[in-house]
Amino acid sequence: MDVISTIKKGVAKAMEMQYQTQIDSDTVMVNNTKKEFDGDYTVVVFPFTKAAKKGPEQIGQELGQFLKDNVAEVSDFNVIKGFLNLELAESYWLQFLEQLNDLKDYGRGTSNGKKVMVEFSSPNTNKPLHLGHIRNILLGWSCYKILDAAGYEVLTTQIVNDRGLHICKSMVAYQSYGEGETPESSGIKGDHLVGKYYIKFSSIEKEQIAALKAEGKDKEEAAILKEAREMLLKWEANDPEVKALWKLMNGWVLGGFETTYKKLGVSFDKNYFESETYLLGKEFVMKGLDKGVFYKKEDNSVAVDLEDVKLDHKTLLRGDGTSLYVTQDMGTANQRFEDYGVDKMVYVVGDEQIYHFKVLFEILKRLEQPYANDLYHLAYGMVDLPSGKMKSREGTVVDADELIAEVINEAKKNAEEKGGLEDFDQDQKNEVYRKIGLAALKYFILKVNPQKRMLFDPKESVDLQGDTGPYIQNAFVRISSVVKKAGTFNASSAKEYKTMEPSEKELAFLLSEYPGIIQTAAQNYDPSAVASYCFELAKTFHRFYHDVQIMRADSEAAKAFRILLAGNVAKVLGSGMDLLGIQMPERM
RNA sequence: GGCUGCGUAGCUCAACUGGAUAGAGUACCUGACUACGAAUCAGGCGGUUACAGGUUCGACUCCUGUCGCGGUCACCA
Repeated sequence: MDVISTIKKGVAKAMEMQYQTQIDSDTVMVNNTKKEFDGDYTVVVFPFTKAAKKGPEQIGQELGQFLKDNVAEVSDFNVIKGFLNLELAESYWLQFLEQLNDLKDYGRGTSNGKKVMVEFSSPNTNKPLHLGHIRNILLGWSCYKILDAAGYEVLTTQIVNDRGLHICKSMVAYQSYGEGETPESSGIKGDHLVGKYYIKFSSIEKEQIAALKAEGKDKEEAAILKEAREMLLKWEANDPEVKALWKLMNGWVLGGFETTYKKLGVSFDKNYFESETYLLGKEFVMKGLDKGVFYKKEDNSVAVDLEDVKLDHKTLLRGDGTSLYVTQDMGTANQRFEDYGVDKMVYVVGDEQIYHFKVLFEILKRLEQPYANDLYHLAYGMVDLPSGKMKSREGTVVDADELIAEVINEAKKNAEEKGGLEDFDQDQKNEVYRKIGLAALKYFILKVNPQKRMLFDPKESVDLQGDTGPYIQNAFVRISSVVKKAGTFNASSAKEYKTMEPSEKELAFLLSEYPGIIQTAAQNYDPSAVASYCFELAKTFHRFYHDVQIMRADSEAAKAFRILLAGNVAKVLGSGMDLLGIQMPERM
């Protein structure tokens, strides 16, 4: 049992013994004591004033005394304005740190036997990935890592949007202007090559629309757009020529995506392709009709009435029997359940689709699907640039591959200026630059609460100082360096260390919080909680490092204790950053 | 317009889900390397938490209203 629950139970017991009042120990408020006060944990006593019929100050004193006398871990207390600050015994912290030395997977929750699928990225196969995808991908990956650490069995997936009019657009342009160009012949990465023709399509369409407007005609009349529409019809009719071109170009794009995913260090356990799943879900419509959950309109289309939950009416099947976005999502959700038997699904999708997912989840609930009560839409805010909103049509998108190359290059520039890696060969150096650059980028994005819209300043994203990924890496590297230099030492003498410095106790306290951080991050699907924790731990370590001597400590006991403590900090930093998909270098 | 989300230091973000004097980073100013890594540390400057009410021992957090900025309201995905 952790200390916090011990304290809560202690308080409940004290209330019973001293005031004859029954309270649920879960309702007791226990916070971390603020820095400016003495103590480790703080019990808020205001809520007890009514039951105890005494003032907060007096209750605090009486509760504190009881806890001090009856709870072994509590060594002292003080009461300030109705806040009972508890100090834990030195021996408690020393013991905690000692058992930490042998724990390998510290922080990981025990398996809860539940299987969850996390969907993220889910790109269109007509253009390369951009900054928006990067936020999505990093969030999805980190969520997977966090849920995994919290005790779930996790599967990652993406649904590749590889069919539809927008896909035909780049195909049409390529057919007319491609001249047989391939990624190999042009040296252009597959997704970028296809993207090039998507842009080509847009510019031609624009010209044609301008011409049509001059003649006073509708923009839907643009010849190239008509071509794309025809191609879509052929695609759906399984025209062999169109299918072959589609296969070829899709292959290029997917190959390009794979390269980018690899650079980011993410992978998927399962890919779903919309070209294969877009017909799924129709059976659901029949099921819903049978159950009376859906209704049929006069024109033969099928809809659902969600007005009672303020979601309006939603059409699920067109009059001609073809399906829609929601219908497809119903089908794929069920497919996942049939493929893997998942208990829970998380969708990492932008917040502009909040309404869509509310509708989807509501429908699945009404159809009484077994997984329907454990669906979560991790809605994240858009990424803004200092210049404003990203718009692919206006060419203000930040390309994923370019961005990755840029952050790594920036890390390289800084590292070369700083020096210190002269004994590394070029490959080793590049590996370090890669880790630093990616840490800067990933941390910059993940430290922001997902729900919030965020501003991406390219300049700040490559910063290496302050609240950044490299700052945390630096703490880790410092520890590696010290531990290495320390060589062999008598680890068992650490047990003789009795009086901790304030910064040592702070570190112990932070380390003890790690398992709880993982659990709340998992509950809230919030990597930023892990990010700020890592920063706090790194910062406290840097201060500790500055304040106390490790290798030249006063005693052998102090030296051993500090080396072990530093090692545990490194262990947790490495583990925490791994939850963000960030790797630690040994040197930097 | 209906529904919905957001508004915290010059800038980028926190605040343990209602708890103490609202904290970090950055920018700007100052100090600390011939001893374990200065990508570091210490100090200073910076706030009527958009505004106005309300709920209570206590509100950035909950309720009401106002202003400002997004998103969304398809038989598109």
